[in-house]
Parts: sequence; structure tokens; C-alpha cells
Amino acid sequence: MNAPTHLTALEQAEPESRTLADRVCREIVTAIIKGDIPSGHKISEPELARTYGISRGPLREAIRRLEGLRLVVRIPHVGARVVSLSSQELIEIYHVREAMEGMACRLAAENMTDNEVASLRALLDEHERSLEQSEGRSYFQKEGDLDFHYRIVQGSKNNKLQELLGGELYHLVRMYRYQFSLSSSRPVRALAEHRHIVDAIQHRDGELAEMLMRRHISAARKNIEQKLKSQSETEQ
Amino acid sequence: MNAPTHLTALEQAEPESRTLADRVCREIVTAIIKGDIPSGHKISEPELARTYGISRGPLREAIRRLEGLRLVVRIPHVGARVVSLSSQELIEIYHVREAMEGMACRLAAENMTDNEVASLRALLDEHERSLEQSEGRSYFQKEGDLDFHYRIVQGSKNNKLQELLGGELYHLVRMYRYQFSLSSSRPVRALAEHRHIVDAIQHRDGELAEMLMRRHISAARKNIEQKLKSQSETEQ
DNA sequence: CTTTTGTATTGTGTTGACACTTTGAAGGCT
DNA sequence: AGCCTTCAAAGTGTCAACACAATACAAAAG
Repeated sequence: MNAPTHLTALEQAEPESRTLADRVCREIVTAIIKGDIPSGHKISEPELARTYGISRGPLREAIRRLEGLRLVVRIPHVGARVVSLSSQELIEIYHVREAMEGMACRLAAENMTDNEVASLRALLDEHERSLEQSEGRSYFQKEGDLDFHYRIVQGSKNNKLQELLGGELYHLVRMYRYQFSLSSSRPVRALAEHRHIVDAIQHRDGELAEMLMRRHISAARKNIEQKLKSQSETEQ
Repeated sequence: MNAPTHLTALEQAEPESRTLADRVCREIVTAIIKGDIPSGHKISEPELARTYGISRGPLREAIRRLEGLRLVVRIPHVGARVVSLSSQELIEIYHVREAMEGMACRLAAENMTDNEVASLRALLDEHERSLEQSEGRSYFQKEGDLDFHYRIVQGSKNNKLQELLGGELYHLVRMYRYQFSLSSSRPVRALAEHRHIVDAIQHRDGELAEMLMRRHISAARKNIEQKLKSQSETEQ
């Protein structure tokens, strides 16, 4: 029994919400990522409780989960506020991704099933079609890229990697993409790199797969660094 | 103004507890790591609330934090239980450490100050003395080793790495060490490897530093795998 | 004797109210 | 005029009580 295919691998990993705090938490996550609750904004418990029509109890639990997801920062007796996005932190996240996803890719080359590899290849074909149709400004840039990466993390069969990447880092990455409009400006090259990575995985060459993934993420990081640099120059 | 030297780098990172939930959370963390609350044990909210003399409100907040630290697993409408330690998960953690601490070491070679490197070297001297005095069964095995690793993570100047390693993985590593009595059975060799790593950092050779750290953690993982294997054989 | 169903109990999820800390502003002092 | 003190308001931390889901046990049916 397969999960519905219109969901990304990241969304499939989340169980349905059986509790108030769980449901509200997910709504707030979306609101933060899409920018409906701005970065750095103070979170007032009574206000949000009224907004979502719940009591402060479950809301506080939701906020605690957001803290675990690194989406909000809480200070005792002061309150919670949405994390402030800084370009430095984005760079830091990409360093972490380079390390962890490199390892994930190595392990995926060892542990992915042939079916999973085939499915991954099908996903890339889908991305290519989507890329041709929309000339680059497609779903691929927003969520599809992360979907590819998360599938490889799943393929590593390492639960800790899945928890750390899917549970904390990817939410932040999505948040940055939405709010900085930092979709990959090199979708064609990125797709080619993705294909080379899948090739290495299919040949069960873990060492090469890790190296390619690290280069891929490192290139994305340098691309972002350059873009941020030119942005700060035009501001002056 | 320096922090007191009798605390490890990991302990210094934790601020003092200004709230009930914060204080109780730390007490429970210690209880779990040292095994006072056994692995896999069910956590009853009313019972623990009476034990620590607080209400269920702050206690639930503490449990939520423990969930963020991956020390307990919660199921809606069922309750929380302490994580079950499996040898597979321990191996997974070491794969993650190999990736993240390797990157941390590379960044530390670039970003550590000369003073920090000197301090790190002094720490190793201290470990060596402690090792000679107690013939290997020293503090070094329990907490000193992690202290060395955490200082390097701090030296990377990458906050995300510090959060992920210090906030989640190291608590689990300490828990395993206490309960499986898995202190490094190769303290002399580990100390030598630590020295080589510091050498590479001092020469600002990030690539070498990363490789040495990855080998160091990989060797520790293989050592554990072998020990676990021999354990399971003697049980049969 | 095994299985199933109904019931009772334990425990979690949720709510509203109270106490204390923080913060902002108004007023007095140097 | 600027700084400090004082006070009020808002907000967070904490508590006790209620509603409901899940589990354990017991009784009855097969």
C-alpha cells in the first residue's frame, strides 16, 4: 500500500495530526515558512491562541515543538520570536548539509534498493519535463529539489540522518527559499548533477556518490554566497 | 572573565535554569543518562510530577524538551517512554558524527584562534596525565573524550553544528557510554589520534584535519561494532 | 480453556484561573 | 534636559480541575 503520490517525500513522513497541538503546530510551521508570520516577529501566546481558537496549553506545546524545529527562539519570561534569518546562518546550514547529505549519499549507495533507485530516476525525468514546460520557474525549484535530496536521505536507511535533516534543517531551507526567493538559479546544471549522483548510487560507488553530493551542495552554497554578495553590493 | 574550569565545555554551554520546567528537565536528563530511569521505561506524568514536586504543566514542557533531545519518544494519547537503546542506532549515530565532526574539524582548522588551539593542546596534556595516573580507567574515558570533540565543534564557529551535536547527539552518546559501559577501550591510541588532529588544525590544514577526524570516529565505530559482535556471540 | 466483549481505571489532552516577572511609560530627582 | 525610580499593564509560568481516549481486567460466550 503506497502513500499518495501527490505528496512530496518530506510530507509523507509526517503522520496525521491526532492532537490539537499537533495540528496547530503544522499550521504555524506553514505560516512561518511562507512568511505569513514574518521573520523575527514576536509571538504572543494569547493572540495566537485566539487566532487558532485553542487554549494556551496546546499552543505552548506547539511553540515548544517549533523551538525543537529551530523555527522559533524562546527566552524565559520574555517570550518566543520567529528566528531571524541571517545570510551567515544560511551558509552554516549548507556546510552542515554538505557533511550530512554527503554521508547520506554514501550510505544510500550501499543501502538503497533497486526499486528505490529506479523511482529516483523517474523523479528526475519528471523534474526534466517540468523544467522544459515552465522554462525553469517550476515546482522543481521550490520543493522538487528538496524532494530529491530527502529521498536520498531516506535511502541511506539511517534514521538519525532522516530525523536531523528532515526534522530541523529542511524546514529552515524551505523558509529561506520562500522568503529570500533563493530558488536555484541553475536548475539545468543542478538536474545534471542530480543525474550523475543517481548514476553513482546505481553503480554502488559510495565514495563517488558522497563526493558528487558534496560538490553539488558546495556549488549551491557558493552560488548563494555570490548572490548574497552582489545583493549587498547593489544595496550600497 | 572565564567560565569555571571544573566544568566541561558541554556543561558550560548550558545556561542556568530560570524556570521550573528547565530545572526539572535537566534533572531528568541526568537521570536518564545515568540509567536511574531505565531505557525503554514508561514515563508517567502524574508519577514524575509527584516525584519532583511540581505540577503536570511544567513537567509536560520538560518532557517535550526531552523529546527534542531525542531522549524520549512520545506517542499521542499513549504517553512517553525513554528511548530504547539499540546497537543499530548507536552505529547510526557514529555515522552522523563521522560526517558532522569531520566537517567541524575542517572548519575548526580555518576558524579556531591560536589561543583555542593552545588550550586544546593543554587539554590533551591533562588527559595524558589522567591516563598515566589511573591506567586508563579515568575521567578521560567518560567525559573527557567528548569534551575534546565538543571543543573542536565550538572551534568550527558554526552554530548549527554546535546545536545539532551538542543538543541531541552527545546526550545519546553519553547515555550509551554509561549504560553499555562502552568507554573507549583504546584510550592510548585515541589520545594519539587526538594529538594528530590538533597538529593538523594548528597547521591550518582543513582537509587533513577532516580526514583524520573521520578516521578517528570511524575507528571508534568499528571498535564498537566488534565489541558488540563479540558480546552477542558470547550470549549465544 | 480460549476468545471476546463490556466495564472500570489509569492517564493523557485540554481548559481556565492565578501569581510573578518583564516591559513600557509616567513622574520625580539630580 | 537627562537619568533614575516608580507604577501599571501585558504576558509568561504555574497550578488544579475536567473531558476523553487507551489500556487492563473481569466476566460471559463459544
